[in-house]
Amino acid sequence: MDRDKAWTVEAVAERLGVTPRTLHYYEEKGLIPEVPRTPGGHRVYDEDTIERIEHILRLKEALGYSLQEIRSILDTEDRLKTYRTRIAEGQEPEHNVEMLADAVRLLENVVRHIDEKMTRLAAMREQYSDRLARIRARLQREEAAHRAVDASNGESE
Amino acid sequence: MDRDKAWTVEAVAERLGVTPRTLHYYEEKGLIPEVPRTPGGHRVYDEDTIERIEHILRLKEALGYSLQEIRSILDTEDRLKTYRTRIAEGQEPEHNVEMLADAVRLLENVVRHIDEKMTRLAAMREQYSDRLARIRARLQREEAAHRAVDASNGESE
DNA sequence: CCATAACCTAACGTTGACGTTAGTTTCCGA
DNA sequence: TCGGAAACTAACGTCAACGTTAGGTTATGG
Repeated sequence: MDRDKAWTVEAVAERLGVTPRTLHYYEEKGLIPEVPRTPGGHRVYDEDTIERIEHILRLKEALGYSLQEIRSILDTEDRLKTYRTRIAEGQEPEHNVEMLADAVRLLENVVRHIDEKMTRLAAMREQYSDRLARIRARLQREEAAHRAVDASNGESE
Repeated sequence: MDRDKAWTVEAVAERLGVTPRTLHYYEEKGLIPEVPRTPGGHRVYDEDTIERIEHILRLKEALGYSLQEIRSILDTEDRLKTYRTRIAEGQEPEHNVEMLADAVRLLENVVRHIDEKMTRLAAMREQYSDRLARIRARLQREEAAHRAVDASNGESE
Protein backbone atom coordinates (compact mmCIF):
# COMPACT_ATOMS: atom_id res chain seq x y z
CA MET A 1 0.00 0.00 0.00
CA ASP A 2 1.00 3.60 0.47
CA ARG A 3 2.32 3.10 3.95
CA ASP A 4 5.48 4.85 2.77
CA LYS A 5 3.60 7.90 1.63
CA ALA A 6 5.27 11.15 2.69
CA TRP A 7 3.18 13.55 4.75
CA THR A 8 3.73 17.24 5.43
CA VAL A 9 3.05 18.77 8.83
CA GLU A 10 -0.16 20.41 7.73
CA ALA A 11 -1.47 17.23 6.18
CA VAL A 12 -0.75 15.28 9.35
CA ALA A 13 -2.21 18.02 11.50
CA GLU A 14 -5.42 18.05 9.50
CA ARG A 15 -5.69 14.26 9.50
CA LEU A 16 -5.29 14.10 13.26
CA GLY A 17 -7.29 17.18 14.13
CA VAL A 18 -4.43 19.05 15.78
CA THR A 19 -2.19 21.94 14.80
CA PRO A 20 1.36 21.83 13.44
CA ARG A 21 2.50 23.36 16.70
CA THR A 22 1.30 20.32 18.58
CA LEU A 23 3.31 18.01 16.32
CA HIS A 24 6.43 20.12 16.78
CA TYR A 25 5.81 20.19 20.50
CA TYR A 26 5.56 16.41 20.76
CA GLU A 27 8.78 16.04 18.83
CA GLU A 28 10.46 18.65 21.02
CA LYS A 29 9.37 16.76 24.11
CA GLY A 30 10.68 13.47 22.80
CA LEU A 31 7.31 11.78 22.42
CA ILE A 32 8.14 11.01 18.82
CA PRO A 33 11.64 10.56 17.39
CA GLU A 34 13.17 13.37 15.35
CA VAL A 35 11.18 13.50 12.15
CA PRO A 36 13.23 13.13 8.93
CA ARG A 37 13.65 16.24 6.81
CA THR A 38 13.78 17.22 3.17
CA PRO A 39 17.12 18.67 2.02
CA GLY A 40 15.63 22.06 2.76
CA GLY A 41 14.69 21.16 6.33
CA HIS A 42 10.95 20.52 6.02
CA ARG A 43 9.63 17.64 8.09
CA VAL A 44 8.42 14.48 6.35
CA TYR A 45 6.14 12.22 8.36
CA ASP A 46 5.59 8.54 7.59
CA GLU A 47 2.68 6.29 8.52
CA ASP A 48 4.45 4.77 11.53
CA THR A 49 5.05 8.15 13.10
CA ILE A 50 1.48 9.23 12.43
CA GLU A 51 0.14 6.11 14.12
CA ARG A 52 2.43 6.78 17.05
CA ILE A 53 0.94 10.25 17.34
CA GLU A 54 -2.57 8.80 17.16
CA HIS A 55 -1.60 6.53 20.00
CA ILE A 56 -0.35 9.50 21.98
CA LEU A 57 -3.60 11.36 21.39
CA ARG A 58 -5.63 8.38 22.56
CA LEU A 59 -3.56 8.08 25.74
CA LYS A 60 -4.09 11.77 26.30
CA GLU A 61 -7.74 12.18 25.43
CA ALA A 62 -9.21 8.86 26.47
CA LEU A 63 -7.04 8.08 29.48
CA GLY A 64 -6.26 11.61 30.56
CA TYR A 65 -2.54 11.02 30.93
CA SER A 66 -0.16 13.96 30.92
CA LEU A 67 2.50 14.08 28.24
CA GLN A 68 5.09 13.13 30.85
CA GLU A 69 3.18 10.02 31.81
CA ILE A 70 2.68 9.21 28.16
CA ARG A 71 6.37 9.52 27.63
CA SER A 72 7.18 6.92 30.23
CA ILE A 73 4.57 4.59 28.76
CA LEU A 74 6.00 5.06 25.29
CA ASP A 75 9.52 4.52 26.59
CA THR A 76 8.47 1.21 28.04
CA GLU A 77 6.78 0.22 24.82
CA ASP A 78 9.89 1.19 22.89
CA ARG A 79 12.06 -0.92 25.16
CA LEU A 80 9.76 -3.85 24.54
CA LYS A 81 10.02 -3.31 20.83
CA THR A 82 13.81 -3.19 20.96
CA TYR A 83 13.74 -6.38 22.96
CA ARG A 84 11.55 -8.10 20.38
CA THR A 85 13.72 -7.08 17.46
CA ARG A 86 16.83 -8.24 19.32
CA ILE A 87 15.18 -11.59 19.87
CA ALA A 88 14.12 -11.71 16.24
CA GLU A 89 17.73 -11.07 15.25
CA GLY A 90 18.76 -14.09 17.29
CA GLN A 91 20.40 -12.06 20.04
CA GLU A 92 19.92 -12.73 23.70
CA PRO A 93 19.47 -9.30 25.28
CA GLU A 94 20.64 -8.69 28.84
CA HIS A 95 18.71 -7.31 31.78
CA ASN A 96 15.67 -8.80 30.15
CA VAL A 97 14.10 -10.07 33.34
CA GLU A 98 14.20 -6.69 35.06
CA MET A 99 13.10 -4.95 31.90
CA LEU A 100 10.17 -7.28 31.40
CA ALA A 101 9.21 -7.06 35.05
CA ASP A 102 9.21 -3.27 34.80
CA ALA A 103 7.09 -3.44 31.68
CA VAL A 104 4.63 -5.77 33.38
CA ARG A 105 4.31 -3.40 36.32
CA LEU A 106 3.71 -0.40 34.11
CA LEU A 107 1.21 -2.17 31.89
CA GLU A 108 -0.60 -3.49 34.95
CA ASN A 109 -0.93 0.07 36.13
CA VAL A 110 -2.28 1.17 32.77
CA VAL A 111 -4.83 -1.64 32.67
CA ARG A 112 -5.87 -0.97 36.26
CA HIS A 113 -6.21 2.71 35.42
CA ILE A 114 -8.44 1.85 32.47
CA ASP A 115 -10.55 -0.49 34.60
CA GLU A 116 -11.09 2.11 37.28
CA LYS A 117 -12.03 4.64 34.69
CA MET A 118 -14.49 2.31 33.02
CA THR A 119 -16.09 1.44 36.33
CA ARG A 120 -16.64 5.08 37.19
CA LEU A 121 -17.84 5.82 33.70
CA ALA A 122 -20.35 2.99 33.84
CA ALA A 123 -21.76 4.31 37.10
CA MET A 124 -22.06 7.82 35.74
CA ARG A 125 -23.53 6.60 32.49
CA GLU A 126 -26.28 4.80 34.40
CA GLN A 127 -26.97 7.78 36.60
CA TYR A 128 -27.20 10.16 33.68
CA SER A 129 -29.19 7.95 31.36
CA ASP A 130 -31.74 7.25 34.12
CA ARG A 131 -32.03 10.93 34.75
CA LEU A 132 -32.31 11.59 31.03
CA ALA A 133 -35.12 9.06 30.66
CA ARG A 134 -37.08 10.65 33.47
CA ILE A 135 -36.68 14.14 32.05
CA ARG A 136 -37.66 12.97 28.60
CA ALA A 137 -40.86 11.54 30.03
CA ARG A 138 -41.50 14.77 31.89
CA LEU A 139 -40.91 16.73 28.71
CA GLN A 140 -43.40 14.57 26.81
CA ARG A 141 -46.09 15.37 29.32
CA GLU A 142 -45.25 19.06 29.39
CA GLU A 143 -45.38 19.23 25.61
CA ALA A 144 -48.72 17.49 25.56
CA ALA A 145 -50.07 19.97 28.12
CA HIS A 146 -48.64 22.81 26.07
CA ARG A 147 -50.30 21.61 22.89
CA ALA A 148 -53.59 21.24 24.75
CA VAL A 149 -53.38 24.88 25.82
CA ASP A 150 -52.59 25.99 22.26
CA ALA A 151 -55.52 24.03 20.94
CA SER A 152 -58.03 25.58 23.34
CA ASN A 153 -56.60 29.02 22.56
CA GLY A 154 -57.16 28.30 18.89
CA GLU A 155 -60.77 27.32 19.58
CA SER A 156 -61.51 30.50 21.48
CA GLU A 157 -60.49 32.74 18.58
CA MET B 1 -27.54 9.94 60.66
CA ASP B 2 -24.93 12.66 60.87
CA ARG B 3 -25.76 14.17 57.52
CA ASP B 4 -25.84 17.52 59.28
CA LYS B 5 -22.33 17.13 60.64
CA ALA B 6 -20.23 20.28 60.24
CA TRP B 7 -16.99 19.93 58.32
CA THR B 8 -14.00 22.26 58.25
CA VAL B 9 -12.11 22.96 55.02
CA GLU B 10 -9.20 20.75 55.95
CA ALA B 11 -11.45 17.86 56.90
CA VAL B 12 -13.27 18.12 53.59
CA ALA B 13 -10.02 18.48 51.70
CA GLU B 14 -8.59 15.38 53.30
CA ARG B 15 -11.76 13.38 52.75
CA LEU B 16 -11.83 14.27 49.06
CA GLY B 17 -8.11 14.15 48.41
CA VAL B 18 -7.75 17.75 47.38
CA THR B 19 -6.39 20.91 48.99
CA PRO B 20 -8.31 23.69 50.73
CA ARG B 21 -7.29 25.96 47.87
CA THR B 22 -9.24 23.80 45.45
CA LEU B 23 -12.37 24.07 47.59
CA HIS B 24 -12.02 27.83 47.79
CA TYR B 25 -11.41 27.97 44.07
CA TYR B 26 -14.55 26.02 43.25
CA GLU B 27 -16.57 28.32 45.45
CA GLU B 28 -14.96 31.36 43.86
CA LYS B 29 -15.85 30.03 40.41
CA GLY B 30 -19.45 29.42 41.39
CA LEU B 31 -19.31 25.63 41.14
CA ILE B 32 -20.66 25.41 44.66
CA PRO B 33 -22.84 27.98 46.41
CA GLU B 34 -21.27 30.26 48.98
CA VAL B 35 -20.40 28.10 51.94
CA PRO B 36 -21.93 29.14 55.29
CA ARG B 37 -19.57 30.59 57.89
CA THR B 38 -19.03 30.54 61.61
CA PRO B 39 -19.48 33.90 63.36
CA GLY B 40 -15.73 34.35 62.91
CA GLY B 41 -15.83 33.72 59.17
CA HIS B 42 -14.61 30.12 58.96
CA ARG B 43 -16.32 27.99 56.36
CA VAL B 44 -18.62 25.18 57.48
CA TYR B 45 -19.35 22.47 54.92
CA ASP B 46 -22.33 20.15 55.10
CA GLU B 47 -22.84 16.75 53.53
CA ASP B 48 -24.81 18.07 50.56
CA THR B 49 -22.03 20.42 49.56
CA ILE B 50 -19.42 17.72 49.98
CA GLU B 51 -21.37 15.39 47.71
CA ARG B 52 -21.68 18.16 45.18
CA ILE B 53 -17.92 18.55 45.22
CA GLU B 54 -17.49 14.81 44.81
CA HIS B 55 -19.74 15.05 41.80
CA ILE B 56 -17.61 17.85 40.41
CA LEU B 57 -14.46 15.81 40.90
CA ARG B 58 -15.97 12.84 39.10
CA LEU B 59 -17.03 15.00 36.17
CA LYS B 60 -13.52 16.37 36.07
CA GLU B 61 -11.44 13.25 36.59
CA ALA B 62 -13.54 10.59 34.95
CA LEU B 63 -15.05 12.58 32.12
CA GLY B 64 -12.27 15.09 31.63
CA TYR B 65 -14.55 18.11 31.58
CA SER B 66 -13.18 21.55 32.28
CA LEU B 67 -14.55 23.51 35.20
CA GLN B 68 -16.44 25.72 32.78
CA GLU B 69 -18.16 22.77 31.17
CA ILE B 70 -18.88 21.34 34.60
CA ARG B 71 -20.44 24.60 35.57
CA SER B 72 -22.91 24.51 32.73
CA ILE B 73 -23.78 20.92 33.56
CA LEU B 74 -24.33 21.80 37.20
CA ASP B 75 -26.39 24.82 36.23
CA THR B 76 -28.66 22.60 34.20
CA GLU B 77 -28.97 20.13 37.05
CA ASP B 78 -29.76 22.97 39.43
CA ARG B 79 -32.47 24.26 37.11
CA LEU B 80 -33.98 20.78 37.05
CA LYS B 81 -33.90 20.65 40.81
CA THR B 82 -35.62 24.02 41.10
CA TYR B 83 -38.24 22.80 38.65
CA ARG B 84 -38.85 19.66 40.70
CA THR B 85 -39.25 21.55 43.96
CA ARG B 86 -41.63 24.02 42.29
CA ILE B 87 -43.71 21.10 41.10
CA ALA B 88 -43.57 19.52 44.54
CA GLU B 89 -44.83 22.80 45.98
CA GLY B 90 -47.80 22.63 43.66
CA GLN B 91 -46.63 25.45 41.43
CA GLU B 92 -46.69 25.30 37.68
CA PRO B 93 -43.35 26.78 36.56
CA GLU B 94 -43.12 28.66 33.28
CA HIS B 95 -40.75 28.12 30.38
CA ASN B 96 -40.71 24.50 31.42
CA VAL B 97 -40.79 23.07 27.92
CA GLU B 98 -37.75 25.04 26.75
CA MET B 99 -35.96 24.36 30.00
CA LEU B 100 -36.61 20.65 29.83
CA ALA B 101 -35.67 20.52 26.17
CA ASP B 102 -32.38 22.23 26.95
CA ALA B 103 -31.75 19.80 29.77
CA VAL B 104 -32.46 16.86 27.51
CA ARG B 105 -30.02 18.15 24.93
CA LEU B 106 -27.28 18.67 27.47
CA LEU B 107 -27.77 15.31 29.13
CA GLU B 108 -27.81 13.62 25.76
CA ASN B 109 -24.46 15.17 25.07
CA VAL B 110 -23.10 13.98 28.39
CA VAL B 111 -24.33 10.44 27.82
CA ARG B 112 -22.95 10.42 24.30
CA HIS B 113 -19.64 11.70 25.62
CA ILE B 114 -19.55 8.89 28.17
CA ASP B 115 -20.39 6.29 25.54
CA GLU B 116 -17.64 7.45 23.22
CA LYS B 117 -15.19 7.41 26.07
CA MET B 118 -16.17 3.92 27.12
CA THR B 119 -15.84 2.62 23.59
CA ARG B 120 -12.34 3.96 23.26
CA LEU B 121 -11.42 2.74 26.69
CA ALA B 122 -12.67 -0.74 25.91
CA ALA B 123 -10.51 -0.87 22.80
CA MET B 124 -7.44 0.31 24.65
CA ARG B 125 -8.10 -2.03 27.53
CA GLU B 126 -8.14 -4.98 25.15
CA GLN B 127 -4.99 -3.87 23.40
CA TYR B 128 -3.11 -3.38 26.65
CA SER B 129 -4.30 -6.50 28.41
CA ASP B 130 -3.40 -8.64 25.39
CA ARG B 131 -0.01 -7.07 25.35
CA LEU B 132 0.33 -7.59 29.07
CA ALA B 133 -0.55 -11.26 28.81
CA ARG B 134 2.09 -11.80 26.15
CA ILE B 135 4.77 -10.04 28.15
CA ARG B 136 3.87 -11.96 31.27
CA ALA B 137 4.32 -15.21 29.37
CA ARG B 138 7.62 -13.99 28.02
CA LEU B 139 8.72 -13.03 31.53
CA GLN B 140 7.84 -16.47 32.85
CA ARG B 141 10.12 -18.08 30.29
CA GLU B 142 12.92 -15.62 30.92
CA GLU B 143 12.71 -16.20 34.63
CA ALA B 144 12.82 -19.95 34.12
CA ALA B 145 15.90 -19.59 31.92
CA HIS B 146 17.44 -17.31 34.51
CA ARG B 147 16.86 -19.81 37.28
CA ALA B 148 18.35 -22.56 35.13
CA VAL B 149 21.54 -20.52 34.70
CA ASP B 150 21.73 -19.87 38.43
CA ALA B 151 21.27 -23.53 39.15
CA SER B 152 24.05 -24.64 36.82
CA ASN B 153 26.29 -21.96 38.28
CA GLY B 154 25.53 -23.36 41.70
CA GLU B 155 26.43 -26.84 40.52
CA SER B 156 29.76 -25.75 39.10
CA GLU B 157 30.93 -24.33 42.43
C1' DC C 1 -7.04 31.91 79.22
C1' DC C 2 -3.76 31.36 76.20
C1' DA C 3 -0.75 29.18 72.98
C1' DT C 4 -0.86 27.29 68.75
C1' DA C 5 -3.17 25.18 65.19
C1' DA C 6 -6.38 26.17 61.75
C1' DC C 7 -8.63 29.60 59.06
C1' DC C 8 -9.18 33.91 56.45
C1' DT C 9 -8.30 37.19 52.18
C1' DA C 10 -5.55 39.07 48.66
C1' DA C 11 -2.32 38.71 45.55
C1' DC C 12 1.25 37.01 43.00
C1' DG C 13 3.61 32.56 41.18
C1' DT C 14 3.71 28.13 38.58
C1' DT C 15 3.02 24.51 35.31
C1' DG C 16 1.53 22.09 31.29
C1' DA C 17 0.21 22.30 26.74
C1' DC C 18 0.10 24.52 23.48
C1' DG C 19 -1.01 29.61 20.60
C1' DT C 20 0.96 33.37 18.23
C1' DT C 21 4.05 36.33 16.01
C1' DA C 22 8.19 37.62 13.37
C1' DG C 23 11.52 37.16 10.29
C1' DT C 24 13.46 33.94 7.09
C1' DT C 25 13.66 29.99 3.87
C1' DT C 26 11.89 26.28 0.98
C1' DC C 27 8.43 24.13 -2.15
C1' DC C 28 5.98 23.64 -6.12
C1' DG C 29 2.62 24.42 -9.89
C1' DA C 30 1.50 27.62 -13.83
C1' DT D 1 11.53 30.32 -13.24
C1' DC D 2 9.24 32.61 -10.11
C1' DG D 3 5.72 34.05 -6.91
C1' DG D 4 2.61 32.74 -3.52
C1' DA D 5 1.75 29.08 -0.26
C1' DA D 6 3.71 26.46 3.20
C1' DA D 7 7.61 25.39 6.49
C1' DC D 8 11.25 26.61 9.50
C1' DT D 9 13.20 28.39 14.25
C1' DA D 10 13.08 31.17 18.23
C1' DA D 11 10.87 33.46 21.40
C1' DC D 12 7.32 35.37 23.86
C1' DG D 13 2.16 34.98 25.14
C1' DT D 14 -1.93 32.63 27.11
C1' DC D 15 -5.13 30.09 29.83
C1' DA D 16 -6.89 26.99 33.21
C1' DA D 17 -6.36 25.20 37.60
C1' DC D 18 -4.61 25.57 41.13
C1' DG D 19 0.14 26.52 44.49
C1' DT D 20 2.29 29.59 47.60
C1' DT D 21 3.22 33.29 50.53
C1' DA D 22 2.16 37.09 53.63
C1' DG D 23 -0.04 39.20 57.18
C1' DG D 24 -3.67 39.01 60.05
C1' DT D 25 -7.88 36.62 62.67
C1' DT D 26 -10.43 32.79 64.88
C1' DA D 27 -11.04 28.36 67.12
C1' DT D 28 -9.93 25.06 70.81
C1' DG D 29 -7.68 21.75 74.12
C1' DG D 30 -4.97 21.61 78.36
